[in-house]
Amino acid sequence: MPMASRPPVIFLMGPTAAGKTGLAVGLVESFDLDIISVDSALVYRGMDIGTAKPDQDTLARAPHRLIDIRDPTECYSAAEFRHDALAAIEEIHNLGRVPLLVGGTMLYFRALQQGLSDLPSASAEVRAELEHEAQQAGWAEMHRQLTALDPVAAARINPNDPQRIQRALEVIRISGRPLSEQQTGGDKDGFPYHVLKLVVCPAQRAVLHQRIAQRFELMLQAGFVEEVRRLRAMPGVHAELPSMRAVGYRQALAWLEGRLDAEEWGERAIIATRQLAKRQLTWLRKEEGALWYDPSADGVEEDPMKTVENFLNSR
RNA sequence: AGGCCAGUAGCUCAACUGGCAGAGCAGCGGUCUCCAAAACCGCAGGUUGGGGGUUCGAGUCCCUCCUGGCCUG
Repeated sequence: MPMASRPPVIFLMGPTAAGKTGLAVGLVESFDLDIISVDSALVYRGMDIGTAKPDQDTLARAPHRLIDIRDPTECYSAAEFRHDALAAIEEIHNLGRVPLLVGGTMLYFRALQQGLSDLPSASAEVRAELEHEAQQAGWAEMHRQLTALDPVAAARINPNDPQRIQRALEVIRISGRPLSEQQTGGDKDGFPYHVLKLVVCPAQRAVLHQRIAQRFELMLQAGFVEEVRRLRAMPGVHAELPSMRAVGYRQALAWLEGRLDAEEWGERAIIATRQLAKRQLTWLRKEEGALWYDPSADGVEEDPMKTVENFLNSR
C-alpha cells in the first residue's frame, strides 16, 4: 500500500517521567485524536498512583484505551497488546478519527510495528512445570537441555537468563518444534499505516533523573503506600506476579514484607525507575524516523503541536 | 585541651606477618519475538586525606599536619 493512502497513526513515545501524558492531553484537546495506551503497567486495575496513571479528570478529558483491562493477578503480553491495539486502531479509524499511541513499553511498540512470529502463546501450566523442574535441576541444566533441543536458540540465550530459557523450552514443549525455527521475523506488512513518531525526552539525563525523584515524592504524597497495602490485601496477589514486579511496587512490597528497610525502599524505587528509563532510551535511540522533543528546552525546539498539525493536514 | 578510633572508586566496605589496590551498590553502554516497569550482558571508575621518612618494595611501618567520630576534662 502506498504511503499516502495509508491511514494515519501517531506514536508518542518516551522514557518514564518525561512528560508524555501532558503532551498527549494537549494534543487530544487540539485535534481529533483518540489515545491508545502503550504501557504494560497501566493495564492493571487498582495500580494508579505508582504507575502514574492519568487521574480521573484527565481520563475524562482524554480517554485512554487499553488501561484498566486486567486485574493485578492476571497477565498481559506483547502479543495480546498487538492484537488489542490493532483492533483499537481500526475502531478509531472507523470513527473518522486518528489514533494516538502513547506509552513507554518499547517491546509493545516493536511488536505492533514489526509483528511477532507465529509462536505458541504463553502457558501458565507449562511455565509452572518448567519452573518446578528448574528448581530441582537448576537453570544451568535447563540451558543444557535447550542446547540439545534447539542449539541455535541456546547459543543466543545467556545461561543466566532463566526467563528466556523458560520461554524457549515452553515453545518446544507446546509446538514440538524448536523456537529458532519458528522465529521467522514477524509479518512483512503487519502495520499498514502512515506513522508519525514523536519522542518526548529531556536532552539532559540529569533533568530526567530529577523529574523521576520529584514524581516519586508526589506519588508518596498521593498515597502510594496505601495503594500497595490495598493491593497486597487482595486475594491471590503476591510478589512474583508481573504486576507486582513493576517499578516501585516491587520495592514497596519488599519493605512491607520485611525484605527492605523503611529508609531504603524509596531510594531503591527511584533507582529502579532511573534504570527503567535508561533501558527505554536504549530502544528509543534505535527508533527510526522519530522526531525528538525536549520538554525542558523552552521554545527552541519545534513545537510538537505544529508537527502534528502538519502531519494531519498533509493528508 | 588530652586520649582512643577511623579516613581506600560517587556510596558501603575488602586487601594475611609490608609483595600487581578489589568487591557490592550507584553510574554509563548494550541485548531484547507472547512476563518487558521483565529478564539478562558489558564498560568505566583510584595521587589509598596531605606532606615527609624507613624499605628493593608502603593502603599496610614511623613522624607530622588535616578532617570526622567517640571518651575524658
